[in-house]
Parts: sequence; structure tokens; C-alpha cells
Amino acid sequence: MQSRQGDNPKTYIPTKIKSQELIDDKRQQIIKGALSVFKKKGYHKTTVRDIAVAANISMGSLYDYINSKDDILYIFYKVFIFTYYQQVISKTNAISNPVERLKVAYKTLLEVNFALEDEILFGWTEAKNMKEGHLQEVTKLELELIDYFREILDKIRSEFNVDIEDTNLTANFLVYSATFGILRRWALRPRYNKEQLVDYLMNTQLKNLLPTAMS
Amino acid sequence: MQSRQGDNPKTYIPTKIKSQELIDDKRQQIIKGALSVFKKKGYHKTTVRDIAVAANISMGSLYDYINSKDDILYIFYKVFIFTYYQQVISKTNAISNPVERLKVAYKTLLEVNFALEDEILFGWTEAKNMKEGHLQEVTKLELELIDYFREILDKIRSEFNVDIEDTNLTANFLVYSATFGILRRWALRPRYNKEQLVDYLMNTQLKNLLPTAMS
Amino acid sequence: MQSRQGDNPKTYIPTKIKSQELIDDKRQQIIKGALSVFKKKGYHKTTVRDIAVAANISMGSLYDYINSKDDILYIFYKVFIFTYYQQVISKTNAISNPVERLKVAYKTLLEVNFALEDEILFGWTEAKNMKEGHLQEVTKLELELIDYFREILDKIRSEFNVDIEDTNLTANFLVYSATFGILRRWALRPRYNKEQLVDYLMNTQLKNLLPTAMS
Amino acid sequence: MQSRQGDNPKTYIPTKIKSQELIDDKRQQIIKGALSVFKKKGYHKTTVRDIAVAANISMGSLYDYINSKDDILYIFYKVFIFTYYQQVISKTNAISNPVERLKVAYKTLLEVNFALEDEILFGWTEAKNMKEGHLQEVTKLELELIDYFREILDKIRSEFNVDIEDTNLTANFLVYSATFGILRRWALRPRYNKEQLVDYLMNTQLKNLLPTAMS
DNA sequence: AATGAATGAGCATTCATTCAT
DNA sequence: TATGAATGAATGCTCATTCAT
Repeated sequence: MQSRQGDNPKTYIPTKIKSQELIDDKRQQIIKGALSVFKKKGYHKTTVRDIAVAANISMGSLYDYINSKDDILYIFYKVFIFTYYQQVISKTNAISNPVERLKVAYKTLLEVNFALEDEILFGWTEAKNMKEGHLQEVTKLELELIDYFREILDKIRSEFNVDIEDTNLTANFLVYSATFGILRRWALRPRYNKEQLVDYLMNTQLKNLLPTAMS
Repeated sequence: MQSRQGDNPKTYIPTKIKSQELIDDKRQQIIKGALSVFKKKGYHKTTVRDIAVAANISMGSLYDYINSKDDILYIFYKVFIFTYYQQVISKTNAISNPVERLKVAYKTLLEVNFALEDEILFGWTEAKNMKEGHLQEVTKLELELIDYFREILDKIRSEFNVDIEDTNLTANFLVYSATFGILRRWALRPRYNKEQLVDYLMNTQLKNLLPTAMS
Repeated sequence: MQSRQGDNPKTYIPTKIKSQELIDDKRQQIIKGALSVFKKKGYHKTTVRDIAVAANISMGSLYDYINSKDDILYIFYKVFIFTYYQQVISKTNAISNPVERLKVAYKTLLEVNFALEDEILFGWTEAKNMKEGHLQEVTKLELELIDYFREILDKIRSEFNVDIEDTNLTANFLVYSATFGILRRWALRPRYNKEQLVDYLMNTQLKNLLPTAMS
Repeated sequence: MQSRQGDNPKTYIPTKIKSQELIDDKRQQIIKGALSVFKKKGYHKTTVRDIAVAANISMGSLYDYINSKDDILYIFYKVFIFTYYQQVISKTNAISNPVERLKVAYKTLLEVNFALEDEILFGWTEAKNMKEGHLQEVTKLELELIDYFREILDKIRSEFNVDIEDTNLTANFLVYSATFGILRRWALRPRYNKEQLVDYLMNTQLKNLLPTAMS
């Protein structure tokens, strides 16, 4: 696999601070604090003061590590999507059978989604608040994940002669379907728990894709 | 079918204006203007001034028809979801065969979704900004739509002895799947047009549900 | 007694309306409504809309009879002080013995004060909101009342040779003392009722003024 | 004398500022500026901008020290009444003879009133604009001052066997009488100066209270 | 004469960002 | 580097007054 953007969540945002290590540490601290407030109040209603308090850092210092409130959103997305992405890759990279790899990848995707519920919910609704350049970069990362699924599907199609009409479209839908339990949780909880939802998607979305013998 | 909330999109929000007809007209004008700005800037970044200008009404007059910025969001959702809902119902109510009804209902749902792309995109990301009471009311309307699908599925199951494990969960997923083309348009366009996306969903989501003979 | 301003509470404020009778009626209606709202909310927090509603008149019509919110305050004061003033005069004008006249006048003043508690409380705190010219005119009316008391005291002094150093200052204090029970009601009620407060003032303020034999 | 509320004018109003010393300084500066504008325009017509300008502080900074316009009023009253109160107490606390103490206390009260004319004039008319809780607290402080006079009168009555029917009512009237020169200044100035007014009240209000031999 | 809808300047308050220490 | 006080433009909302009908 060729090198991808997704391999590194760190981004160049100019700061007054020299030590890169310090920058990384503090930014980690900042987005951790930020997310804890974002979850409750959303991006717009969260003030930079709120974030500084939650991150246990002074207002002035905060602005030594970022240049604007928007940067916080950007850094959050980078780290978040990178994590999301890495988990799926790392758990499946070594699996040679593409059918098996698809199953594990989709299952992992579902698990990660449930593990990062708050982040996903927040991410879905607030992405539009990033400025153009940042948004594009984040979008690119997500497209890479979809592409990862497409590659698996392509392999299945060519190796097993399975009939999948459009692997790109299918990959897109698969990734979309994986957030069903999260984005609809207001309608699904508490009636259904995580396991039931994972099972439902594994049984319907994958089974429909693969010949009965395989699934 | 018993009476539902969804039968009436008008809601009592006290105003300073006495003529109900005028209220309805102006509110229509307001949300039309509001949406045109919301689309570009999102709810929070849109100022009430922006809305007044877009709706071609003065600030003072605007507040004669609503009581707060939040009300605009609320009225928008009520009208939007009601339209959404009504179209599906009105086009399928008369179809007695439940399989046929399901097909037409889902197809209509997809068409409406594409017709209301902007509204849906906006609606998905900004719902959380409504105040508690309003949010609940809007949520209720959406649940009624899901229930409408569940009822059709129940009928199919009992009349045709089709194996659908959980009709409620399935109905939820069906409604969710219908927004795929909209919520992922940044990844799907311009490669796929509306027809292709509608076909994909009709072919995968419905076909998987019904025995081959029926679909 | 020469003609005084206080003889007529009506004032020339230009209006669009021709019939003077109608003007008088409507203004009566307006200040009645206005006072009922002023009592609860004070002048500034009362909106013209509030007044229109309370006076059972339309916004547009209201402005046919007055020219500004300030006018309402002005008309209120004119009527209020005139009433206040007239009662004291009319009950005492015929009493020839000045000592007796003083007693009845002060007693009447006290009674009127308690009868118009709300008006007085409102009047004291909101007078400053009238515009300069109006304020002066109203002030003039009150000075006439003080003068009325000074005249009685002058007569007592000359006829009975009672030692009252400065009749003008004394008259001022007498009128001031009469509002004690009203302006301090937050500290006096419910411990003291109207009768106790009237007795206290009659016994202290008048008795101290007049030789024991007279009071 | 037991501890009283009046011992401390500082009140807990949460702020964004951490240094208490700075808070005290700036608040002093704010109410000084505020009063200078309030005097001319009254509470309602004074904008927060006016206050910021008069206090030589930026709008944003102003709100770092208070939370609402109402708070300014509240802080003003606390400081004002505390000053008022403290002066009377501190000048008389050491005087053992209660008759002497009464004389000095009343005289001091009169002097303080004249020294704080603007504050009193403003205070009387705008108290109603404080919110409920604040108003009660301020009221309590004033009641303590009245109580201070009542205690002196009680002592005089018991020690000297002077006939004062109701010491509480008398104390109330004494405190009320002390603002005569201020609240009626529009009718009294420029004819009477401060000394004449102080003399008048000392001579009438106290002399009437005490047996001739004492006053 | 009466009505009530329309207007827009004005207000209290917030908050991202800067900067002196 | 770190701190937190200072800044002021921007925002949601109000309300006295006007005006078309």
C-alpha cells in the first residue's frame, strides 16, 4: 500500500512555541479538554474560555498553541479520523483472505463507531464549521477509508467472481451504514443495545453482499 | 389509520399579529428566506439580521411573527418534516397491496429526499440547536414516519409470510438509508446522479428485504 | 383667593382629533389604563403597547390623543395633583378658624395620601422622567399646595400670636411629613395600619406646632 | 452590640477576574462613573456604554467585573448604605449618654445626608429597579439603621423616664425626616441653605422629642 | 377616527483574540 | 513560556413611533 495522508495526524499550524514535543503534548491536552465541552454544548456554544478551563491551561497559553478556535476543530478532526482509520487498517492489514478481511474490517468499523459515539455525533454535525481548507483535508482522510473498503471489494470480486455491480458505491454505503446506530440513537435506544445493532448490520449489509456460502 | 400529529404543521407560537392568514404567509416567507441563508452559513453564523434581509422584512416586523431565533428553526422543522411525511403518505395511502405500497413509499421517500436536499442537509446538522421541547416535538413527527413503514412491513410479514426479523429496526434502517445520497453527496457527486443513487438503493435495500419473486 | 393653575387639570397638547369632549374622555381612559400598568411595572418597563391594551384602545388611536409616551406621564401628573389639591381645598375652604382649618387640611391631606397610595408611590419615583417643561408645570402645582398651608400658618401666627419661626419652611415640612406612611410603607407595614399612622402624625406634627391649649 | 450585616459592604457577585483587590478597585471605579451618569439621566436612560465611558473602562472589561446592569445598581446601594450607616455608628458608638448620643447621631445623619445628596436622590427613586433579592438585602441594611435609633430611644426612655410612645415608629420618622432637605430640595433651594435646614430639623424634631431641659 | 402592521435605531450582553507583565 | 485582564465589534432582541388602509 502506498503512503497515505492518514498515516500522520500531525499538521503544521504555525505557533509561537519552538519545541515540537511541547506543542504535541499541549495540543493533545487541548483537544481532550475541548471535546469534553463540545460534547455537552456543541462547537458554537462552547467558548474558548470553556476550553481553556477544561484543558487546564490559561487563555493566553492556549493561543500559543493554536491560532484560532477553528484550529481546535481541525486538530480534533485530524486526530479523530486518524484513530478511526488506523484501527480498521491495523486490525485487517494482515488478513490475506479478502472476504475475511471485509468481515473483520466492517466489524471493526462498527466497534470503533460505537466506541467513539460522542466524537462521531459531534463530528457529523460540526464538520461544516471548519474553514474550507481544513474541511477538504479532513474529507480526504475519510475518502481514504472508503477507498480501503473499495479495494477489498475489488479483490473479492476479482478473486471470487462475486457479482458486485459498483464497488465504489458499495464501499460508500457500507461506511455510511456503519453509523446507523449512532446517528439514529435517539430513535433506537434504549430499545436496542450495541450488540443487537452490530448483529443487525452484519447480518443484513454483509450477508446481502456475499454469496450465502461465504457469509 | 388514527389521527396523527403529522396532520398539521401549524403550531401555536404566540405573536403580536392578529390575522392568522398573515401570520402563515409571513412565516412562510421568513423560513424561506432563513433557509436560503442557513444553507450557506449554518444556523449559528446566520444572524437574525441576515434572515430579515433574505426574507425581505424588517427586523422589528420579523419579531412580530416569531419570538426568538429558535422559533425560526422550530417552524422550519415543522413545515419541512410535515411536507416530507405528507408526500409519502398521500402517495401510498390508497395502495392496498402492502408490497406495492412499500415500493412506492420508499421510492417516494427517496424522491422527496432528493427534492429537499438542502433542507435535509441543514436539518441533520442543526436539529440539536432547537430547545428541548421543540426538539422532542419534531422528533415525534419523524418517529411517526418510521412507524408508517413499520406498519407496512408488519402487514407484509403477516400477509405474505415473509421473514423479517424485526420490522421496527428494519423500518428505522430503511428511513436512514434513504438519506444516503444526500448526506454523502460530498463523496458521491458528481460521479453518481440522482437516478443512479435511487436505483442502487431500490435494488439493494428493497430487494434484500423481499423474496426474489416479489421484488 | 386668586385664580391658580391648579383650578384646571386640562392641558393643551395638540392632537389630530377635533372634538375636545372626545379628547377628554379618551385621555381619562388612557391614564386610567396607564396607571394600572405603571403600578406594577413602573414607567420605563411599561410599553406603550401595554398601555394601549390596558386602556382598551388601539396603538394608532392612542397616538391620536397623545404625541409621546411622555405626554401620558404628564397628563397623569396633572390629573393626580389636581385631585390631591382639590380635595384639600374643597374640604377646608369654608372653615374660617385657621387652627381648625389647619387640622382639617392636614387630616385631609393624610387621608388623600393613603387613598392615593399607588399614585403617590409612582409619582415620587417617576417624576424625573417627564421632560423639563412638563416637570416644571407639575412642580408649580405642588408648590401651590404648600403655599396653601403657608397661608393658613401665616393666619394662625398673626391672629393667635403663635410662635412659628418660618411658616414657609414649616408648610414644606408638613406636606413632606404627610407622605411618611406611604414612602416608608415597606418598613411600617404590616405592623402599623393607616389609623395608627394618621394618629401618630396628627399627634406629633400638629401638636408640636400649636400651643397645647389649641391642639 | 452584636454583629450586623452592615459591617461589610462587599458582596459576593461572581466575576471572571481572579484578584479580589482588583475587583474592589474596579468596582469602586465603576460605581463612581455610573453614579455620575445616573445623576443626570437616571438608571434606565443610562446605557451600559455611558457607564463604561464614564468609568473609563471598556465595555468588555466592565462585564468582567459585573454580570448585569442590575449588579451595578446593587453594588452602588451596598456601598452607599454602608457608608451612610457606618458614619452614624462610628461617630456615636463611644457616647455613653443616650440623649447626647441621639443628638450626635441625628446631627451626623443630617450631615451625611447632605454630603451624599446625589446618592440619596438617586437612591430613593431607583431602588425599585433592583431585582427582588438584591432589594431585600439593601432594605435590610436600612432597617438596621432605624433599629440603631430605636435602641437609643429605648435607652432614653428607660433611663430618663421620658415619655416616647412608640420608639420604633419614632425612629422610623426620625430617619425619614432627615431626608427632608434632600428630597424637597427643588422646593427649598436656593432659599434655604444646608445649615438652616439642619437647624430647623434639630430644633423641631429633636426638641419635640425630648423634655425642654434636655434638648 | 380607528386599526394594527411596519420600521429601525438603540440596548444589554458575549466572546474571540490580543497584549502587558 | 505562561498568565489573565482588556478590548470592542457583533448579536439577539425591544419598543416608541409612523403610516397605509
